[in-house]
Amino acid sequence: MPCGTIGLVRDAPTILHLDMDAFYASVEQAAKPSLRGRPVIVGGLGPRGVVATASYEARVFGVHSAMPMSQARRHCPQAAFLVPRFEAYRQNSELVMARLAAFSPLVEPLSLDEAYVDLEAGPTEPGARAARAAGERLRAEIVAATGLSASVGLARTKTLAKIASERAKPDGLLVIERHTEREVLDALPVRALPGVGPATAETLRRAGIHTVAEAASADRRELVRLLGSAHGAAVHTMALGADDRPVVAERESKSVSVEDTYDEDVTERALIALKVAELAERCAGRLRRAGRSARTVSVKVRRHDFTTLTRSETLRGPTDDSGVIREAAGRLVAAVDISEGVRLLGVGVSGLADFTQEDLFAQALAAAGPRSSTAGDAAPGRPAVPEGAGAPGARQPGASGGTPASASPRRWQPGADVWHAAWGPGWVQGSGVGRVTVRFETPASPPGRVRTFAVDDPDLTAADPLPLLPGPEPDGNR
DNA sequence: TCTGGGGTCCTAGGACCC
DNA sequence: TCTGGGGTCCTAGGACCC
Repeated sequence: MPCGTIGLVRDAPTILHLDMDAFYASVEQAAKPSLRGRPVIVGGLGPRGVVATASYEARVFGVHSAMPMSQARRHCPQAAFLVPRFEAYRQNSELVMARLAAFSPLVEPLSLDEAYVDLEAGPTEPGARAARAAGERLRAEIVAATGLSASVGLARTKTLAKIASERAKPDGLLVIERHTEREVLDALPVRALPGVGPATAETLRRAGIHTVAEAASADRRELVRLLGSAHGAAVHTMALGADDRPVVAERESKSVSVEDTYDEDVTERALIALKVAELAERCAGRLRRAGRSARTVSVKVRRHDFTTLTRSETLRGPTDDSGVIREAAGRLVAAVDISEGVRLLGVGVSGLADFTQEDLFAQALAAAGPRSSTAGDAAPGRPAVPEGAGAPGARQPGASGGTPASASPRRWQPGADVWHAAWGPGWVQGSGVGRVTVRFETPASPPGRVRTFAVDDPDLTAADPLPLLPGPEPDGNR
């Protein structure tokens, strides 16, 4: 999707980019009163984990997204380290997206915490003043619905709207009007353009291009020569502020994939085959729950030295059958040299078809043997196990979100929601040596007290996340 | 104790077809 | 039979984003 050439760009700053501030960490602070105002770091807590989101209090210490967790712990040992609770993030994301929908039918979500909105497709009056007012109202509505802060950028193009929200952070709003676009763009490093990462920036640097101003005045053919036709043209168009990509709602997903990094490299062939089969089950389950089928099966292998390779195979027709996907994945991995061990395995599917078509191949396989088990195939929208919590008693089929290397039955992960028969709702603060420490507090309570239990205390169970604000009945709308 | 997990898009080469 | 070209599909890898 190239940015297109010059022209066709609107006159008023009516493309809105919304970006929630430190989203995961902010949800945690809102859910856990004792963490408000304190550094909070959300991410993988195993030996190979990385930071997903750091609160602003933690960023002061140099902690940022994608940093290895070991490094984050050195920078900010006093932080609260929590596993992600995706169910809670999804719930709050839905509340946010529902607010956006009131401003325009044209909403393009980019992730749980980010979206473009085309105000021109909605009821907002034309012009910059009305756009700014709409942006401020949106921010207020999001606070009212979730208690969370968001930053908003408004401009004539997607690129500029995203740059604006970035500069507005945290908890701000910035409108880039037409007559200030050049001034804003020119001063930025090329790295500030979305799509320009470390590799592109380095290529441009070697060509003497450091700023957006320099990229804008560069010869387009030169950028194409350096970066390839699509990327070179896109960078030039963005630098000119002439990006005319429309806001597009309802994009169908094009692939589904599942992968696990193991706490320690896996070397045993048979064990690797087992892990691949398990990943294939999870992948197929997600595919079926999405009501899709797929024609291409891929595997991903990251070896001990971090070299990563992929292998893929296209079937004659689309399938959503666990057995078919599992066997294709098994074949593909079997053909890879893994003699020195793997740190990551993944299974993915692409070439998605909308409906499950007749799948004679799967039917033949089913006739020959039982259809694959439905392990990992929980009811739609209702995971068998809440993320972050080892469900007491319940055997986790895929250890989703957990540390796949360890098969311990009951792990209380820091941050997970729990319920105690006598003390009520709380969250796991830590656990070890047969004990688990729980802080009993809720979004609406004052900071709570801590109590310690045996890890197998029958009164303690995993729980679902609580809403951050008392809202309408959970089942009331829709 | 360096480097997650889920995605998107692009490129390039070879096969195959016209 | 001097070597030309274009499309599409498939595979592998890479950059980038949150």
